[in-house]
Amino acid sequence: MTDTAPRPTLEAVAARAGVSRATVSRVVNGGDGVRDVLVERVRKAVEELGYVPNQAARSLVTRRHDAVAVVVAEPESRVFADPFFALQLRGISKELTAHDNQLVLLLTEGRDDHARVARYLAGGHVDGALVFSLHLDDPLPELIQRAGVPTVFGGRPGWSGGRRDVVYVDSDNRGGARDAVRHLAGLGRTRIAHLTGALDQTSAVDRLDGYRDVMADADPRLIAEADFTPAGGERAMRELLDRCPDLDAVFAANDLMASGALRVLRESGRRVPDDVAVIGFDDLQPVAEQTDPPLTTVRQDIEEMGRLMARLLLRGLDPDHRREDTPDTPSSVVLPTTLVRRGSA
Amino acid sequence: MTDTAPRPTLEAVAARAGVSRATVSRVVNGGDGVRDVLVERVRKAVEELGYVPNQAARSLVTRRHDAVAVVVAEPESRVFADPFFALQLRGISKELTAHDNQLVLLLTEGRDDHARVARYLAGGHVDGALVFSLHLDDPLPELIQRAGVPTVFGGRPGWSGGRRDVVYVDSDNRGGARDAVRHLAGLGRTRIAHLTGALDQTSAVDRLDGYRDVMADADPRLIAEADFTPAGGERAMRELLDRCPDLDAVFAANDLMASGALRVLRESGRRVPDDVAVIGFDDLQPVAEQTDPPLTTVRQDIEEMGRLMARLLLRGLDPDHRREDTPDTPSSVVLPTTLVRRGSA
DNA sequence: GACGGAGGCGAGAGCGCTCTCACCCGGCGG
DNA sequence: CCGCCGGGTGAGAGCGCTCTCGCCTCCGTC
Repeated sequence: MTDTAPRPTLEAVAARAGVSRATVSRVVNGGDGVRDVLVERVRKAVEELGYVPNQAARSLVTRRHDAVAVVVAEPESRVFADPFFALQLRGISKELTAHDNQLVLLLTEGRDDHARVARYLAGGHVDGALVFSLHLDDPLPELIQRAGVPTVFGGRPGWSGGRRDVVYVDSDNRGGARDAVRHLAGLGRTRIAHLTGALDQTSAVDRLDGYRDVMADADPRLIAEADFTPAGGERAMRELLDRCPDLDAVFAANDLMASGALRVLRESGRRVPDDVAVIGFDDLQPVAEQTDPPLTTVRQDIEEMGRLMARLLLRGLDPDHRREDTPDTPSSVVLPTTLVRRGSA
Repeated sequence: MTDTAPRPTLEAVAARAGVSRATVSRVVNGGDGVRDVLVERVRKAVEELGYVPNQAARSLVTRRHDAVAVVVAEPESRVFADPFFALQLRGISKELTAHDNQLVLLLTEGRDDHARVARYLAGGHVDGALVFSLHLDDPLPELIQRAGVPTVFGGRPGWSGGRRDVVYVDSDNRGGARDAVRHLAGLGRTRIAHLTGALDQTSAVDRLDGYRDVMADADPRLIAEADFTPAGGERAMRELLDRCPDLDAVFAANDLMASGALRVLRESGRRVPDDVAVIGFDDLQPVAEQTDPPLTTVRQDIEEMGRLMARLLLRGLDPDHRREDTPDTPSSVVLPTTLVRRGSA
């Protein structure tokens, strides 16, 4: 745990290169309008001294931080447990890094933390925020929106209905669900059940809506409410079998629940896909490929979602970027899903 | 994506409270040596104006950032896939938040990124770093160490052998492995096999060493090298069954591989734990509790490891903290593990 | 009642950078 | 030949904060 050595300043570089601070600054920030001879001399001095700009001093005058906050609400919930979030984070990180931005991670634990996060964001420590709003009743998104920080949401926030200024990136949950159910119907299945996710999350609601789009007149008992967890999937699957022993297909709102459902179906002596066809959602490799049989599922490009969130935010932040593309304010994006056929349906 | 409003400065607060900047600063930073009347007046002004200190300006003079970098090398690898890292991150986040520090997440993709990370850390943007060094041959830890940034490692770095100044937090991998194998031996098992993790990681090596401590004279064919993934566990388990069909126990270096091994054992017609007892490592709830039968495993408190890493780092950073506790420089910590008995052994 | 000390407060410098503006110089038109 | 324009450069102000230092007040002491 060594102490940091005194770092060279702009002044030092200027002295060494025999120019003024202003010129060094120009070179460091792109070098426009400086003669090539000087640019070279400054570059050399920077190199020799190992000069690294002091970000604090720079931020103080530019009011930019080249940093973006990623806010994840309630990591006790499923977010953190499944790889979904990790993948998204990775996409975000890649995009931010490509644009020399830092990623400040804010995890909240319970309601008390909301104020802290809101204060931090309002404090102008970062240029923007990427927010994962999980629950419909979560007050955090509203707080953040009010803090006046440019924000892009991951997944459609529950209350975004009326507001035009809310930017989010989401998968086409409804369309993906429709595809899945239609695929099952196409296989000749008629008693198609649905294991919902936690219905306080828009993704779960949207997938349920997609199911209903196709199964408008289905027996309501074919729908069992669960919570996106394997255990919840098992429990709900058991309920379904109790209520409707004659079901011949299951569409689970995510892969984890589908894996639980597979276990229960096997226990009950049913064969998959012969007796009951099963489809999941997400296409989490480690889960979907490991089940027995391998899971047919609705794939969403999670990493791309993250990348896109970051891209939208940065574009909104940087006036230069804005000029090229047409829309002044970026608008939300809904990414398509694709059905991945494996063994279970 | 609203633009940020102009924020009140210290000056403004001072004017409103009828005091000097210096006094406001004192109050904002604890309020020692200021009369209660004034403290109250300043607090009120801060409140009314919604004043939030400008961190950039503050850092510029204090040279502190109240920010810590968390460096994760190669997220393409298993790190990100399993909940292990997420839990650790959560522990870190909690501890940092409790001490008003921010978490800057740096993910590296491939070797080219190492230079970027090293530069960032050397640039003095953060007060310290928490580094997850996964692979024995990873040059990153060395680079970081050389950058002169106070650092705590997650898991024992491979090259730390000789160096005294390397601080890390790790589980007692070797001891935990010994406990597991002893437990199997205590059940009367004699042909105890081991599925290793990726042996370019110290945790895998240490667990293998623990196995060997107990099984010093075991048939070397009882050891199969794998990679911490479920698929790798399956493959290695099949090899083991080929080589030693008479094995009666398996110690897998983590739960994911153990779950793969369970599948293979079941396929082969063996009963667990009757024919073959199985023990994993980690105690990842979603995995260990969902297997059939539930997995006996070696538990490590992952979140606590994260919390501890952060605590060690902050303690090393803050001279005030150092005074209380005895050691001037914090030293590494190895956390104990506990055997969790479930159905598989 | 004069004096020393301590505690409370304000003035001002300065952290390292960016950015405006004025200056300098060479080349061009009048 | 003088003035003008424009690109290249440097001087200097100032971003919002902390922190040292000196002043001023009020107490206790001889």
